[in-house]
Amino acid sequence: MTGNSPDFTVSLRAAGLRPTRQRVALARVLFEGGHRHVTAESLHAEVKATRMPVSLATVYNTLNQFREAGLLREVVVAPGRSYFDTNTGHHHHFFVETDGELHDFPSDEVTIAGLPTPPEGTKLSRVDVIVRVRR
Amino acid sequence: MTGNSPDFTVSLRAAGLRPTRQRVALARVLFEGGHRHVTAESLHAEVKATRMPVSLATVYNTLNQFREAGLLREVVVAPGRSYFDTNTGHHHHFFVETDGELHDFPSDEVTIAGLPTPPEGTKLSRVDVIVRVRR
DNA sequence: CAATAACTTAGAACGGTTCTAAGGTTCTTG
DNA sequence: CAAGAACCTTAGAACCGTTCTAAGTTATTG
Repeated sequence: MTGNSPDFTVSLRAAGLRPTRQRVALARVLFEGGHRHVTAESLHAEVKATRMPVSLATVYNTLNQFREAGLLREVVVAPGRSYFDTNTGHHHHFFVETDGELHDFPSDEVTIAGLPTPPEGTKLSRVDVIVRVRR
Repeated sequence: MTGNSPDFTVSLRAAGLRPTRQRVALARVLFEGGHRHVTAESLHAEVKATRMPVSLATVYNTLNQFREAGLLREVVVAPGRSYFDTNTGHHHHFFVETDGELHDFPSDEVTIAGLPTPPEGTKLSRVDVIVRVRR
């Protein structure tokens, strides 16, 4: 019980999700290394390479459940493509428009001053900064 | 020739686009009042209400051409939906997540300091700030 | 006003995402 | 540890916003 790899069973259960074979396999691919940016398709390809059969529908379901559970954050940079980011902390993004790459940068070096107050009856949810660059 | 409404024929021609009935009708809906945020569907509904027949394909074509010509700016806030903004100047957005509304706010009151330098071999294209709020 | 190039159109196609309904897995309870 | 219940996964269909296709139409040019 003193294994040296993170126990995804525990974190999944903590998120209210049964630790099924598929979800554990996906969690491993997503969270075992450093921070990742994946699309449903790219994650599907990766998990299939581990020889654990997971359908594309399950990849979509799981990404959405992980996002709802706060384990992932969705980043929308271009129409028709959703990225999921395993870094759920405060940070912003570089987006290389010419090749679709997404990179994090920490938000603690960035100061945003003078933001107007939200419209009546709304409360702040998040501030996204996307720095778009081209090659 | 000294009419008091903008001459879209001229601006379309300046953008390298023939001033067809459809494009003029769309330009009128888009640019005749103040700044607008539209989707292809919403613009299609509006222009049809003027009793000028325009197909949805033409709305898409025209929005893309106007964007390429710098007459519009595309704003990506949520997966699977593109907004086009008639305000092409420097400004940022409020996005009311709970009902899909988009509002401009001027960028000159906002200061963003400490942005990291773009990755090697890339040059800055634009910095988007999206302030997400909920009701 | 004819010839040409550009444009519009309906409908099909497309790509990413969600839904459906059937079967399989995990959990709970005794 | 068996059995039922709840939950999950799956293939394939459906869906939705967008783009493509091929044919007909319109603006421009000479």
